[in-house]
Amino acid sequence: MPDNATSASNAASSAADRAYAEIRGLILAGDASPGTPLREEALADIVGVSRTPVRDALRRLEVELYAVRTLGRRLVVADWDSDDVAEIFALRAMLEGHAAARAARRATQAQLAELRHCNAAIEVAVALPQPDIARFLAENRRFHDIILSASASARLSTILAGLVEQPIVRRTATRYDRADLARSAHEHGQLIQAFAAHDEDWARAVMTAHIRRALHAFQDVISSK
Amino acid sequence: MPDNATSASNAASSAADRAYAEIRGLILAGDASPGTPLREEALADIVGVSRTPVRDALRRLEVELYAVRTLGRRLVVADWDSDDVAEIFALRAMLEGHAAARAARRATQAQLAELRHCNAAIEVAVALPQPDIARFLAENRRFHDIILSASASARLSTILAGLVEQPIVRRTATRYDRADLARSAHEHGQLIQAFAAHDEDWARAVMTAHIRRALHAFQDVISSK
DNA sequence: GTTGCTGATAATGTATACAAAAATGGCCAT
DNA sequence: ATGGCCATTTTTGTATACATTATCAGCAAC
Repeated sequence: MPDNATSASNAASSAADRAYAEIRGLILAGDASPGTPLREEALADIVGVSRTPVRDALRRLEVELYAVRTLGRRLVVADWDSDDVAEIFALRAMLEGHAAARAARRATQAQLAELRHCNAAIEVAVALPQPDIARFLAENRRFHDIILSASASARLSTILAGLVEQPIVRRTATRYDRADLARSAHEHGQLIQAFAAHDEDWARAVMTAHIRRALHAFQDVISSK
Repeated sequence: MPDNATSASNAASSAADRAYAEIRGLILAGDASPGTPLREEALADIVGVSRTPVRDALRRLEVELYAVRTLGRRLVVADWDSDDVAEIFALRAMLEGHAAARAARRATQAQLAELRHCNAAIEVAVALPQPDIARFLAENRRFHDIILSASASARLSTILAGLVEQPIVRRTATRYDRADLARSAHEHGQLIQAFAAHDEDWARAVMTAHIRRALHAFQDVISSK
């Protein structure tokens, strides 16, 4: 399975979803660089739908701050500086930490089993002679999604959905060496232990550390580039 | 100025904004009780606009979880139980605490002056023979908005905008006695001190306490009803 | 040369018509 | 009587035409 996490290759259900995925892809791939205007009709032509679903997609991208509105109600691609990235990670650390704490309180045996199974898959992907980055990313995302669902907070899920920034994770992970990936899997193991013990504080602390390490890994990649 | 915080009486700029305000008003006023379907055409008739701006408004209300989508892509008014309310306050405590910490680092003298002026107005409103609740609420909101703007994080502002739940604050404040209102003003004073000292931890702690007290005040009102 | 207006142009905002999908109700078979 | 299936009806999704608003070029006045 090719690594197409940021492309819009998977046919989504509705035209609005397709538009969202495709426009988001354009932004993340850098085809639409910061400051580029996002004109509804042009995008409608590109995606092959009408303006209506494009408008829906742009509204979502605006909420998630992929796009910002200029004074005259026009949309342009947002420019994320390093402070923005740091802030995204800070918010994720806080909110996913909170999610982990809630999950520690509520996780069922079935969910714990799912997490163990998921992390086992991650460990396999990491241990391969040539680590399977795409597999790692997919399972990593699933791992965090299981926790989010175990946290049983629709609000938290909604807020974090716009914050996950898979692209950043992905860009970072492509530079990870095996040791980094293994460390990530190890931290997941600690999380599972904390959940099994129903220790909220432990779970929150491990998750916070997990995310903040990702921030610094990302910053290292950027500065060494 | 009458107390119309939750009504849609103020003529918003666009039809979409009017629709948003009016539909939100219907939900908050209880005219549309939990589970009530939100049909686009019916709402368009009520607001006096077409379905297009109503759709925009419903999308926003959906993101903010005022409405939830049923299996068949229909929208109904969401049902907030006490756990949801507690979760909203928990998230606000975390995020506004974070905002306060950032504001403590960044607040300018001008912003501090604005906060002092704003809180002075609150103290006046509270000290009146008949406390001016509407004024209290308006200035309270402004106080928190100034902090949010001083925190200089567009992401935080966006997330908190969907979480402020002014209606809850309002419902609570109408039951506050003068002592409660005065305590709130006092906590604002502490916040200003923390900002002036540029003490992030202090600011975060005071803000967290401020919000969590509001949660318990709200819960007391509910349980004593 | 610069500032401010004004009309042309191009973008977003809104309304409406049409398409697709889902819910409802009745009918038939069992 | 009940359960499943199909047609009708309702509702949402999409396309497009029209209205409104912002931008920008050009020109005039200073």
